[in-house]
Amino acid sequence: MGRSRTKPAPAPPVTTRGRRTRDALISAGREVLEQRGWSGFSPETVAHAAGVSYGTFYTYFESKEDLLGAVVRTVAGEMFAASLVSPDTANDPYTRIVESNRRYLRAWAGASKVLRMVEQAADSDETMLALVLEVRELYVTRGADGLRRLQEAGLADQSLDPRLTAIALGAMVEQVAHVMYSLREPLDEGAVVDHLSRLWAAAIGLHGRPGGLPDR
Amino acid sequence: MGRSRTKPAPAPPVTTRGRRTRDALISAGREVLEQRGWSGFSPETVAHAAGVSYGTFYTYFESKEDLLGAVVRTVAGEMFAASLVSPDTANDPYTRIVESNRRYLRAWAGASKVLRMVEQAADSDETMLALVLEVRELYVTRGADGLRRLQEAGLADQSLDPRLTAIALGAMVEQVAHVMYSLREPLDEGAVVDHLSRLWAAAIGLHGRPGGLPDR
Amino acid sequence: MGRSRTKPAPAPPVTTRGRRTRDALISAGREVLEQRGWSGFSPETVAHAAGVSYGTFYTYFESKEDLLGAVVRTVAGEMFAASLVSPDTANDPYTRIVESNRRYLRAWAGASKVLRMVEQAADSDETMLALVLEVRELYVTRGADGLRRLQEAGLADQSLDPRLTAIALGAMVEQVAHVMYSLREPLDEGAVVDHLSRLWAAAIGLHGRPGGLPDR
Amino acid sequence: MGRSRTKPAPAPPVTTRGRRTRDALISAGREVLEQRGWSGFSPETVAHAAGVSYGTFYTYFESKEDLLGAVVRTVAGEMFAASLVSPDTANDPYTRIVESNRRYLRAWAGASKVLRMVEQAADSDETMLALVLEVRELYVTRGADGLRRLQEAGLADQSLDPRLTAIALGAMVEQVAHVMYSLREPLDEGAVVDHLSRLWAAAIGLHGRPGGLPDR
DNA sequence: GATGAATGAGCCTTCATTCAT
DNA sequence: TATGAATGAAGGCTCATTCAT
Repeated sequence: MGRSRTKPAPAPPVTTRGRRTRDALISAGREVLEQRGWSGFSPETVAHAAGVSYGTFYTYFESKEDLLGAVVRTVAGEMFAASLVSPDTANDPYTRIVESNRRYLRAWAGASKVLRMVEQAADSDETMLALVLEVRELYVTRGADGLRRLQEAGLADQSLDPRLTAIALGAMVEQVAHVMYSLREPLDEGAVVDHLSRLWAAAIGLHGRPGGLPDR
Repeated sequence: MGRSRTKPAPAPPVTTRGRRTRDALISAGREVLEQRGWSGFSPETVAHAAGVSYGTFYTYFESKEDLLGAVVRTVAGEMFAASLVSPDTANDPYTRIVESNRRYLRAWAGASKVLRMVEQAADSDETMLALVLEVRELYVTRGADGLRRLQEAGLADQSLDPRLTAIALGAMVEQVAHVMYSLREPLDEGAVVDHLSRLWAAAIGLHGRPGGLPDR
Repeated sequence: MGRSRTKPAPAPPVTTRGRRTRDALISAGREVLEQRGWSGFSPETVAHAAGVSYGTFYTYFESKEDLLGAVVRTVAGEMFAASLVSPDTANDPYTRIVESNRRYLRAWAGASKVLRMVEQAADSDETMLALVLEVRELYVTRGADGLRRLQEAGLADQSLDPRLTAIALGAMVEQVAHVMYSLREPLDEGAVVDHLSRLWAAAIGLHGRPGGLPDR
Repeated sequence: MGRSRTKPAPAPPVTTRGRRTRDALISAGREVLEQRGWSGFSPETVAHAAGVSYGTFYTYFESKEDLLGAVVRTVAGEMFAASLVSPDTANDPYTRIVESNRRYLRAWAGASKVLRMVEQAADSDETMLALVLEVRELYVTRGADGLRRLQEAGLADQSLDPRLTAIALGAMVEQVAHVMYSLREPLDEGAVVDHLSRLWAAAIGLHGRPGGLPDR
C-alpha cells in the first residue's frame, strides 16, 4: 500500500523524566550552538552533551532543525523578556530609550550567536527563514508601537512610518551589537549605549520636554 | 584558524585560457553564492555554472574555502573601487546623504550576501575575516570623515563621536539591506532610502539650510 | 535562499569505463537480490559486490530503488525476449502455446526472485508499484493480442474478453512458476508445461483443427 | 532458520484482561498488515492500533516476527474453517465452481496479503513457511478431490492429473486475487469471477449437461 | 590543462528492542 | 501488567576531494 502519512511529530513528554530530558536537550543544544556553531550542531553532539544516548534525540525532536527551532524560541523568549523595559522604570521617553537599548545590547550578547545561526540555516530551509522573521517581527512590532504612541502624544516626528522606522532603528542596534560582540570591534559599552540612544532619539525627532534632547 | 596542511597550492595560471577559466570560476562562484547561498555553494555547482568540467575546479582552487577567499577579495576590491568614486553629485549635504544611502544599499545588496558567507565558512579563516573588517573599516572611516566635515562646518551635532556614529548609522543601512534583500522583508526600496536618509540626517542633527531638514 | 530544485538524476556515463561500472553495478545488484533478497540489497553490499567503492553507487543511481528499477528493466527485458516464441516456430497454435509456456517457465526461474522483490518494495513505494504494473502490462498485452488473433481467425472462444483472459491465464503460469521454483513444490517440469498448455488451450476453447485438442 | 536465542518467551496471558490485550494486538497486527503492508508493520504502529501503549507489545510477543506468526496462524485457522463449510449450494458443477471461485477470491483478498508477508519476513522462518504451504495444500487437495469426483462421474477431462490441475487453476485464482487486490489492477469483480469460472470449467472440459457449458 | 569517474568519511535518521517506574 | 522513555546498531545518502585518462 504505500506510505503516505507524514511523520508524526514527537509528542510532548508526559512524565517528569521526559520533560527533564527534553529540557536538557534544548539547553545542550544552545550550548553546542554557541560553542561550536551551526556546523558542529549535530544530533549526536547535542545528545552527547545532554548526557543521553543517540536515539533519544529523536524521541523529542523530529530533526535537528526542529531542535534549533526550540532553542531559538527559548532564546528569543528570554531576550524579549530581558529587553522589555518594565513600565515603571521611568516616564521619561528618553530614559526609556536608553534603558531599552542597554538591555537589548546585553541580551544580544547572549543570544546573537544563536540567532545568527538560524539565519545560516535559513539559507537552506524556508522554515528557518520563517522562524527568523517571526522573532524579528516581535521586535519590530514592539518598536513600531512605541513610536506610534510617541507620535500620538506629539512627542515624535509624525511624518515617519512607524514600521519602517522601527525596522531601521532596530537594525541599527542589532547590527552594532553584532559588530561589537561577534566581530569584536573594541567599543566601550557605555559610549555605545549613549550614542545609540541619542541617535535613536534624534532620528525620531524626540522632544520630550521643551528644549528637546538632553543637554550634553 | 587558517590553512596549515602541505598541499601543492594550485599555481596561478600562466596561459590566457587558464586565466579566463579561473575568472569564470570566480564569477560563477559569486553568482552561486548570491543566488543559492553558502549551502548551495559546491565545487560541482560552481564548475557547472562556469561551464567547465567537474575536476577543473581543483586545477585552480585548493578548496571551496579557497574560492570563497577569491570571491571575497573580488567583491572587496569592487567595493573599494566604488567607494573612491568621488560623488560630486551635489553640494547639499542632505542630497549627498540620500545619494550615499542609495548607493550603499545597492552595493551592499550583492556584497553583503557574500560577506556574510565568510562568517559561515567552516573554520572562519582569520584572513578572510580581516578582509571583511577591512571593507567595513573603509566605509566607517569614510562615514566618520563625512560627519566630521559637517560638524566642522557647524552643520551637524558636534557632541557626537564621529566614528561611533558612523558605525551605528552604517550598521543601520547594512542591516536594513540584509533584512530587505536576504531575509526578503518586502519593503519598497524608494521608501526605505527616504526613511534611512531622513533618520540619518535627523540623527546627526543635520541642518543644512535655514529651516533644517527638507520639508515633508 | 532555499533549496528547491529536485536532485539531478545522475547523468548516464560518457566514457567506456563509466558504462562498464554502471553495468557492473546492475549485474551485481541482480546477484545480490537473488542471493540475499530485498533486505540484503543495500548500496553498500551492491557496491562491494561490484568491486567499486561506496560512493560510486551514487554516481550512477539516485537511490537503491533507482538501481532496483534498472535491474528489473534488464531482467524483464531478458525475460520478455526469452519468452517470445519466434514466429517461424510453428504455425500450429497449440504448439505455440506449449512453446510459449515452456519458455515462460524457464525464464521465470531466473527472474522470479527479482520480480517478487519489486512487489515487496512496491508496498512502501508507489514508483515500484508502477514498475511492476509496467512489466506485467507487457505480458498482458502480448497475451491479449495473441488471443484476439485466434478469436478473429475463429480458432478461439469469441465470448472471452481478451484482456481479462490474458490476465487470468498469465497469472496461472506465473504463480505456478513461483510455486515450483520459489516455494519448491516438487513438480516435474515437463508435466507442468504439458498441463499448463492443455489447460490454457482448453480454457480458451482452442480448436486448431477438426477434432480440437491433440489426442491424449 | 527458526528461533534459537535464549530469551524468556512471553508466557501466555493468564488473566482475562491479558488475553484480551493479546487478541487485540493480533487483530490490530492483521489490520496493519493488510492496510499498510509489511513495511508499515512496526510494534509501535500495531500497539497504537490496538490502543495499548508502546512497550506492552513485548509483554506478549518476543518480536515482530513472533506476532506475524500469530497473525498467520489466525488467518490460516480461519481459512481452514472456511474450507470446511460444506457448500451444498447446488448440485450443478458449474454453479459450484462459480460459487467456489467467488468465495476463494474473497477469502484470498484478505489472506493473501498476510500470507505473502511471510515471504518477506526478514529470515523467512521455516515454520511459518510450512504453515503457508499447509494452507495452500488444503486448497489444492480440496480442488484435486473435486476434480477427481467430476472425472469419475464422467463430467471432466479424464486425462488431466487432478493434483497438477488443481495447483494450476488454484494458482490462477490466487494470483488474480493478488493482482486485483494488492497490485490494484482495476478489474470488475463480477466479470473476474465470471471469467475465472468459465476458464476453469472449460479448462477441465466440464460438460455438466448435454450441451456443455452454459450458453453465453 | 581538462575531464569525469572514484572515493569514503561523515551525517541524519529509523526502528526493533530493553528498561525503569 | 502497563507505560513510555532510552538505547544504539544499522542504513541511506551527500559531498569535498583525489585520480586515472
